[in-house]
Amino acid sequence: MARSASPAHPVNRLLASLPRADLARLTLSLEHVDLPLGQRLHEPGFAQEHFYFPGTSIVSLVGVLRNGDATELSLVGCEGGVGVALILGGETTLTVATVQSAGTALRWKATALKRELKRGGVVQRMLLRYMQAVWTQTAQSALCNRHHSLQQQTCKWLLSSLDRVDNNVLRMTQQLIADMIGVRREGVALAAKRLESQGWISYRRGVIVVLNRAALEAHACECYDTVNLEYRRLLGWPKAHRKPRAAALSPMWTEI
Amino acid sequence: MARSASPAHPVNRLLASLPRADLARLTLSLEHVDLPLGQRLHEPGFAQEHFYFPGTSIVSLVGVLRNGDATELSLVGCEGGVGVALILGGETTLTVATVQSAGTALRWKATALKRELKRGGVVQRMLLRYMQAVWTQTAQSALCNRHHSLQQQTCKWLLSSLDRVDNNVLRMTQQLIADMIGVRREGVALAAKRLESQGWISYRRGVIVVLNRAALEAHACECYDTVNLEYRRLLGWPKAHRKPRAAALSPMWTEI
DNA sequence: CTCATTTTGTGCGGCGTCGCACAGAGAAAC
DNA sequence: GTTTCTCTGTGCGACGCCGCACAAAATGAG
Repeated sequence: MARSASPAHPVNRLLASLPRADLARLTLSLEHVDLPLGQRLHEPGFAQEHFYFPGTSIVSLVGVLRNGDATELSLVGCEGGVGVALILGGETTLTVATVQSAGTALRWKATALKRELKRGGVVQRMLLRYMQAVWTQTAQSALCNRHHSLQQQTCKWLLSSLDRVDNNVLRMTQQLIADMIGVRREGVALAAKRLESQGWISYRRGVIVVLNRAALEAHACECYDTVNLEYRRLLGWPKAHRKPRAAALSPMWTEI
Repeated sequence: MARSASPAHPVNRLLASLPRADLARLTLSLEHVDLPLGQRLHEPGFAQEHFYFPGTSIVSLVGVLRNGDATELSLVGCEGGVGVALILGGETTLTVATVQSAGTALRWKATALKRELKRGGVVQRMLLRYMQAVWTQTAQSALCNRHHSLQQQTCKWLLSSLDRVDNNVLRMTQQLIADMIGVRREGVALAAKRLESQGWISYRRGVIVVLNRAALEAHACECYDTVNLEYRRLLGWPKAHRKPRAAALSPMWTEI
């Protein structure tokens, strides 16, 4: 688990995609933070103070109804950022951003972000295109919630989460997964049991090990693939969208 | 049905919210078009050439799965615009925009829009905040698809459509509604029957007349209200978000 | 007026998820 | 080791929506 020599170095792919000069300018106003599990980065009704670029952390963007029922709108790891309202200018949103897997992130003050947006250069372009990716993901959630089975959605969700960690182990309870997808825990338990009995995963009290990724992909709904393709198109990533493989992307990206 | 004297006059509320000077500049590159029922304003895979500001027309933004199953992401009338990809820079989206109720619109060339966005003034601000409104609506669709009954959704949908026409008559078949919401026609038929037997609406081969709006509101899911509130917050509308009242816009609203 | 077409009404079996209840199986605390 | 708590497995009735099939009604075309 050795960390990169320079802690402020962009493990985040949005940042990594920037030209050297722009990145250098941004870095001055970026602050390294550790995000503990369960922390809420923003909530409805409060102006968002920071934009976050996750490094090793994973953040879940969730929509919540008045009775507390919820559903996940977007899952954000090192490929994205958190703070939609700052990009679009609405100050706040109706969503809750919760840290779902503890880890690092780079934090950007709202004032600095706004200044940068006004420059109107490559950073603005990047943020806006990323915004479209988030919108696409949200739209796909709407489709998925309407048309796909819990079994398919569970596979999709495991894969999406897996893409954002550095090995094939996920640490999360069935209750957490159920809350994210917006279904009963028992439903997730059943789906997980089926996957385990097939040998695709092993499940043991909050620790999921994915044993057969290809099988999960075959049983996930198309949403997983669709969203990944659109991320690649919008953000110009290489083909290996799956997972940060060691040598593939650069030293910043290798070790977590 | 008297139309405003000048046909290019902004019945569209996004345009109407602009300062006089900015509106004047925009108007030079706006083109009046009539949108026939069923026309597709854009589709996945093709760069969006125009941004549309609906006047009397209503446009439905729909997400589509590979097998053709769909769900509505946003309903756009004179309070909004069509062409998300142009605002965010993605050239195209995975959605289909279909004219659901024929009427007028003002069309804006992509090149002119991009030029205007670069200016970075009040028009840019307006478009970005509107984008947040669309995102919010999409997110609420995801929640709604997960948690609310078809009965509630039907009420919500009728109300949303009603807000975008100038009387309390909707011209649309149950099949069309079902396709938009993403369910079976029979389901909509049942929901509509229930509403009719209560006396809230009258339904007759493609013509729905809303008789008791308050009752529909009471039986719609919270999504209707939530989205309206957020539109008002983001776009700074006055309290009467429901519908352009008589004196405000014209005499069209008074009689059924 | 008649015929063809579109739109709506209705019944039936099936499936997936819900809501609830409770038992068993780790893991942590003492 | 025993207790306590958290997490997972399972069963059961209910409900809502699906998919299909077909009849009835309204509309438009000839």
